[in-house]
Amino acid sequence: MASIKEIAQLAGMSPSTVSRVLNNRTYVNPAIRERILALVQETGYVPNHAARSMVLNRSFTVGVIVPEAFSLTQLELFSALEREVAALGLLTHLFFVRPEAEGELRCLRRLKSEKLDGIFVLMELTDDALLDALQGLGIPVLWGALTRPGAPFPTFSVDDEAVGFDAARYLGGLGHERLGVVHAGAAAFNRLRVSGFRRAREGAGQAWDEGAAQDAAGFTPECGRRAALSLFGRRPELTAVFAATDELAIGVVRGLFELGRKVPDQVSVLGCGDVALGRSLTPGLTTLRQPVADIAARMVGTLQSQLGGESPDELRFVFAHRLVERESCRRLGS
Amino acid sequence: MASIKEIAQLAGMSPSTVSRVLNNRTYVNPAIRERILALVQETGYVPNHAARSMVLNRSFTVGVIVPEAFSLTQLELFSALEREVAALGLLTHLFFVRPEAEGELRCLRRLKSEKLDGIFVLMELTDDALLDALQGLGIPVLWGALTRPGAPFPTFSVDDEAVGFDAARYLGGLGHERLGVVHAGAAAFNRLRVSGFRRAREGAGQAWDEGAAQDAAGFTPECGRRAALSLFGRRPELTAVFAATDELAIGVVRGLFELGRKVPDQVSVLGCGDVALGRSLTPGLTTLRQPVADIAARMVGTLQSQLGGESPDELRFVFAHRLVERESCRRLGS
DNA sequence: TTGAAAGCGCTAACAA
DNA sequence: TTGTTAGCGCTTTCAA
Repeated sequence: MASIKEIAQLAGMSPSTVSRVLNNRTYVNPAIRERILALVQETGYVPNHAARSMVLNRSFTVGVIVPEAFSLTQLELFSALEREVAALGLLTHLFFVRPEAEGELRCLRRLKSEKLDGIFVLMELTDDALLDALQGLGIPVLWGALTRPGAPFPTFSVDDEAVGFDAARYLGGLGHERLGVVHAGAAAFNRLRVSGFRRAREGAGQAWDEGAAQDAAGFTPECGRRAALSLFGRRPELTAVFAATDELAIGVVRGLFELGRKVPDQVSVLGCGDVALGRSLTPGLTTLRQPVADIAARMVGTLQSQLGGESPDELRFVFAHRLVERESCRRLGS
Repeated sequence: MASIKEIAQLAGMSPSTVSRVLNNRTYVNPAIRERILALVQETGYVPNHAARSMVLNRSFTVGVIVPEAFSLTQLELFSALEREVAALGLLTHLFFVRPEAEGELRCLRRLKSEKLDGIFVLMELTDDALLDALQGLGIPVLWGALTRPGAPFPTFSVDDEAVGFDAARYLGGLGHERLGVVHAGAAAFNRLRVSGFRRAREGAGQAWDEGAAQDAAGFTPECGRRAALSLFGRRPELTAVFAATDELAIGVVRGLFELGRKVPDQVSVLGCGDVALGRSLTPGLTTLRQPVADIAARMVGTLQSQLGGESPDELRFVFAHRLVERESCRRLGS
């Protein structure tokens, strides 16, 4: 692989001049600039990233922290982020957090070894040491979608409590009174969705039935399927279910199918997130939409201004959710 | 961020010694080794990746080339690869190829700027210049799943022609005679699946009907949905469809639903790939399984031996596919 | 068993 | 407008 020195030699100039050309610095003779550019083209020379990174003390890449078990929502968010970040001329680097005990710390080590320009966190982090360390890095850290309240970084998400609230209201408005919830355990966004759901129920004069809430202990459709089996084994009278994520909802529909319950004829299922896949399912998934593209655009915009030296004026970016009606929910009795 | 110098200073030793400790070199006083290790622990020091990368002339990371529009199969393959690669102590770096004209070349530039240890290609590359350049890099390049015949690198995939053949045989064995195929256009793996399918049909004495093959012009479920609409608009008499990928199959099921045709009661749909999601759908997707985990394990194993200086004894790693029967296909008339 | 010194490829002062 | 020089953080001879 050619180095800047060789290009310089070929051009009969010094490496500095080549560097100036490559970085669009002023004070270069136009003719020489052309010559060097041609040489670069010809040889296929590409500057060594590590070397630039070292001298500039930055890597022109932003880290993205995700759990090893990637959800569709996280994938969509990542895709959108990647595209936006690329448009800024930056690279993206995925850091997977494995579920093992030291997973988060391990991730931190890798994080620290790069001179990242910024970090997007797309999951809930539980280790406070990591949080502190992230803060200590002195680079922008932005938290997307699955937010933990009280996070010491700007967060970008829908109002999860309101989402849950609206879910219950929507199902109630359809005439359903016996509602279940399938959620994925302890994650904050998840708990908020459930508590909003509960608030709406209680506000509507319905006593909260703890047995109508099922912890799926995970985010995969398979978890949702098992959750539906347990839930309906315990509460066969339910006519509608809110699943805290679309993937869970997919599994719930499946579980119901295995139980011989038709969706939406006998049971309505409401998802959350609005992953692209939802519209291609049968029945199409009715869901509360999380505007992933908007979230990504805002995150990258904020990163950019932070990179430009500004500190963000907001710490909580809350995006509007909205109902997307497809076919998995139906008015009771219709 | 602490540097190796500061650790050395704290330990009262030279940077060389610290480096030796960090890299498990011999000839270090055990007591001093302990002291340095403690210091590293304490300060949270992590070596600068760029600096190591520069001096060692390698980045300890393997590049993974994927299309910007990531399919579920590609995602599953990537996940498996990432896990295996991490176990080797290497990092993984995604390179997205955008569909734009210069997408592949742009990707190449980024590739060359890193000193990658190896490259996994998870998509079909069309630009010969890229292929040549990849070869010229002098590092292992391994091609996974979506293979182009004649690729100058080791490839890892199922026998796509045989997959298509078995698809037709399976559907024929179920009593279906009026078969359709939905495929995703020009990609080689895709064409092979179709031609195997065709061969089986013709072998069974059925004339090939070009109108029963529908190009979905893409890999998303939405493409599959539209393809189903066109296909059944033209050939309403079809009783079974083979979709060249599971995602296409999902869309086909959806399209059929929109047309009022029940799957599998009226039309059978056979997918290909066996993505995890398939089992959670309603109906569960019957599909030809591609052993993604095995493929990933083999790819990483081969990379490892190439890194160890061996050159691979095989160039075509062909994995066994197998039928996974779920609920989307049914015997005709039953 | 340890340290000094050189150098990886690049950029940025500074001098010319 | 260009070249010289120093140095980013690390590893690795080579010498002690």
